[in-house]
Amino acid sequence: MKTAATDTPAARPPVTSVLKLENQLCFPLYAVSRMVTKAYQPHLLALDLTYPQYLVFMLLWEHDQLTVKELGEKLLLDSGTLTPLLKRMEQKQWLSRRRDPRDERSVIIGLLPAGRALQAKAGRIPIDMLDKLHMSPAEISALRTQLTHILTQLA
Amino acid sequence: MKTAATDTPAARPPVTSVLKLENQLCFPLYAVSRMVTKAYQPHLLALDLTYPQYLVFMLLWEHDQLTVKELGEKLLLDSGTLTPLLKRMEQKQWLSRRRDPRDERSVIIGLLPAGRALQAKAGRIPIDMLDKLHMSPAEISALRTQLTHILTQLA
DNA sequence: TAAGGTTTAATTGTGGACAATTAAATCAGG
DNA sequence: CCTGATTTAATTGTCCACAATTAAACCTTA
Repeated sequence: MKTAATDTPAARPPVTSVLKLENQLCFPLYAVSRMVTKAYQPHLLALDLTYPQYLVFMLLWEHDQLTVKELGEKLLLDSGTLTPLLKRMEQKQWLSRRRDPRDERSVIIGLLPAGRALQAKAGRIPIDMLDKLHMSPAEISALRTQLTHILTQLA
Repeated sequence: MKTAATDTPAARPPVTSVLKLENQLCFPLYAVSRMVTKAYQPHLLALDLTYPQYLVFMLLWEHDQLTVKELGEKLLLDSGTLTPLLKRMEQKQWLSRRRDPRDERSVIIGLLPAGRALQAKAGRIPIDMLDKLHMSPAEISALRTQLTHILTQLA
């Protein structure tokens, strides 16, 4: 009994159950992603950051200099998303945007002091977020592994 | 000197590593969700549907009539997202929007014939998507369970 | 070196997401 | 009944996300 048909067990059960929201993997993925982003909100708001901007910062805190292309490859985002986002971050003096003199097609994003300064303030965010999840490090690690695996299948 | 230390292993490892993209759970969640949505694209495009519209349809195919509030509760979306989305779906004659005569504050969304007709065409989508994931039903079920659990922690 | 193809960002247009506000309808207490 | 609080959608404004197009710079190769 895979469909739980209440009245006509043989009629259309396979088709219907497979098209039920509760039987999808995609919906919890979509919903959890949005809810997790929302859970970051209060922490990020205190730093005047949005969630995708926070992701950009995590890369810049580590690498200091990256091209738009490199950011896009690591975040799986294209220039249509990144260009306006990076311009907003530039306006806040968090980073610089300049063409690579050796290849004028590339735009190099560089971390500025104000952007570097946010790193210390952001240090508590991942810790506070882990609290909200009520999951053990092992569970989190396992989930990340599964998701990363899916990513390699799709990306 | 709290920032650098490529040479002093004990200095700031906790802070930095915790702020690395690769150590986050949130990023794979965010990226996988977008990639899965993108994987639906070719299938949905054939039906002239977007992914959130497809989610709305899965609920309407099951329930036939739902208020905006009920849709929002089930999809975890607010009226700022749903109202314009539902208006676009109304324009395509997929559904109707009318006030509840017994409570004029509520808007009842009703499935129309053209919307019902899409159900049959959508039947293959979940099956085709499962193929793309290269995961066993058990793995998928386990992952859905974990995600649903996180959802209850956050929502 | 000139022509054609490739790479890289930027731009444009559409469609979500969501916070905050507005406005109408309903409800509860007096 | 009347008043004030609550519920519900709609609206507004900002910020992603992404497909498709454009344009400039670079590269290849004949």
